[in-house]
Amino acid sequence: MGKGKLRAMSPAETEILRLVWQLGEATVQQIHNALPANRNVAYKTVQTLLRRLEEKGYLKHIMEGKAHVFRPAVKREAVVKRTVLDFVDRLFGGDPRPLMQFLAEDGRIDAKDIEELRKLIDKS
Amino acid sequence: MGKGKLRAMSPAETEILRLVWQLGEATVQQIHNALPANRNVAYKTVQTLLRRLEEKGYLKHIMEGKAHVFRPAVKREAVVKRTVLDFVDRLFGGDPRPLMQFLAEDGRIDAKDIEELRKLIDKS
DNA sequence: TATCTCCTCTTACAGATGTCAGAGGTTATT
DNA sequence: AATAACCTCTGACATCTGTAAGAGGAGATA
Repeated sequence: MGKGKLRAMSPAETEILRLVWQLGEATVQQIHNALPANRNVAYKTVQTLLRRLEEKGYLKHIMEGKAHVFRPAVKREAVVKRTVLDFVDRLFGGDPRPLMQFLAEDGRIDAKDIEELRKLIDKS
Repeated sequence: MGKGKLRAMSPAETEILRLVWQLGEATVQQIHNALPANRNVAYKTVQTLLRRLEEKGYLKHIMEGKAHVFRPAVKREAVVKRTVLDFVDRLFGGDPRPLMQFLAEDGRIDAKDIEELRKLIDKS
């Protein structure tokens, strides 16, 4: 079924794709506005990144009025999975525990988050 | 104190750096051998990646016999921190919970791991 | 000593990335 | 109608990346 070997996204592209997921669908403008304030990048740049994401197969677009509206073309779950596993492989040799550990030690996740996780796991 | 704005490592470089951390110190040969079997890459390529990591400031080397022995030049903790946070920012907008959730749902971490995490957090 | 065997040092090179700019169309304003 | 405001479509371009090859030195071996 076309397991769809998409070319990997670059870091800059990843951020843009995340915003499309978050907004559901979006124009160049909307993505440009949605970028974190510290991220200073031109409209044209966003346009290029969206185009490349489409070339790579992550997005598709329709014309709406005079602007393109971009939407995801592949399931977020699948992309996240591939991306996270690749990341964990490279930085931790495939073992996710040092990652979790870092997040916990650095105060990125707290007891409540852990509780949620436990529930999630118990469910299976 | 030179907070050391190192240029980011590329994915391929990241994997190599991880192996240096893992081995403590290593020659090109050792890294080459330590690479996962599925990762098929020439000795020369490993050499290039190690050199680039050194140029970027992540490694230093000494001559031992006729070969270079590479060692980390910056603290692993610091590099991991920067790398993980950047990753979480780009893919999840800074919220690490979807990441943990993915790892749990995908069976990458189990109840025991969660327990460890809880202990880790309780300690603080 | 001639030749392998390892290594380093230098160089290559196509394709990916990050960042845009210019040309030119369409709609809203003067 | 002329102008401004938005957009897309193409093209640029310096770097960075992934992946190595070639030249040449030093120690081991035939």
